[in-house]
Amino acid sequence: MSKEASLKFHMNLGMLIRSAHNSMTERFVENVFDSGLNISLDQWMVLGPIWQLGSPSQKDLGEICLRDKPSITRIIDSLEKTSLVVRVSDQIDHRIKRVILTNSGKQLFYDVLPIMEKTREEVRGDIPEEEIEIFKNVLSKIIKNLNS
Amino acid sequence: MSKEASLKFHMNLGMLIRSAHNSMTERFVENVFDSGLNISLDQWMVLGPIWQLGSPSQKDLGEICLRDKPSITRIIDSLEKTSLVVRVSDQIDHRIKRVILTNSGKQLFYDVLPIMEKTREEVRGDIPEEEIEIFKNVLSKIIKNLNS
DNA sequence: TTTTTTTAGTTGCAAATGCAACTAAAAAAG
DNA sequence: CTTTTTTAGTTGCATTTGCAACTAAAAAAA
Repeated sequence: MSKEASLKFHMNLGMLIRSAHNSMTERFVENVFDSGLNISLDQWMVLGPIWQLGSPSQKDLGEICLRDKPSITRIIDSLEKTSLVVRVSDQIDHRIKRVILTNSGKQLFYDVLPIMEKTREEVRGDIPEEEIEIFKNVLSKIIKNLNS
Repeated sequence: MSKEASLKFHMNLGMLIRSAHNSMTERFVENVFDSGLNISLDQWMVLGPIWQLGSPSQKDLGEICLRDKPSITRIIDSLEKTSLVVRVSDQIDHRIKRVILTNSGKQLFYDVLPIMEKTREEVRGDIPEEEIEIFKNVLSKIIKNLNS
């Protein structure tokens, strides 16, 4: 059975979503590798929000990235081990650890940004902007449907 | 930060897709559990195509389910261990193993079908049919963009 | 105040996944 | 034919994940 045929056959949402996600991850990793940089997709997905927010708590990151607590802990662990971020205890609430980019973290962020953009373009191809909008919208609705 | 706010904030496709996939999986598992049945989403995603195709090879299943070979091997292992399927060597090409549902496999398929339907309805909620169509279409296009 | 509950984050363990190396059989090349 | 290449499926290993249990601190209740 050809790849074309298989795509048409009995395609349920779950399979499609899983496969799209896998392909996107794979492509990002390839593009990063080709650029001689060293960061995983998980790390990148957390690095961006840290850059945007300045010094988010790990809880903030979990909510923004839609990941559970242990995942965030481990991703921050890996970012800290490679000196891309540091953890700083919140002055007021000592339960909270704020995550801050180091200079090399910022540098890597800037280096990876164009790779992310390239990947995004490859993912989108010539899919019309309005279809992408509907697509993102449906994803958000699905997430909302299942969390209420 | 509230869940609402987080959804609006810098939501890239990767995060959304991952989260939607996780939520769907979780809901399916809950619904199956509530029904007192015992099957994982991975197993179900393979069981369906086996039912439809009769006696597919593992390669067929991999292409239809968009999973790699080791995944299929292991899922079939688990289905065989619980006596839901059997592996039969192809009479002509001895490399090929055909996968066949047992009676209890068929029974489980029929039992899970309404649960899958319920899950599908919960996932879709009141998202209009044409948006779902565009959604599936965009997913297929993304997969195609990245595999060519 | 003291006690209880909630919240933020971490850790350990079992299960899932991805990758590369492997076996066995069929097809293609010489 | 014999050798080489390709194909179907399996296995081992390192990494990731998901879950539940845990610590420590803050907030709420008593």
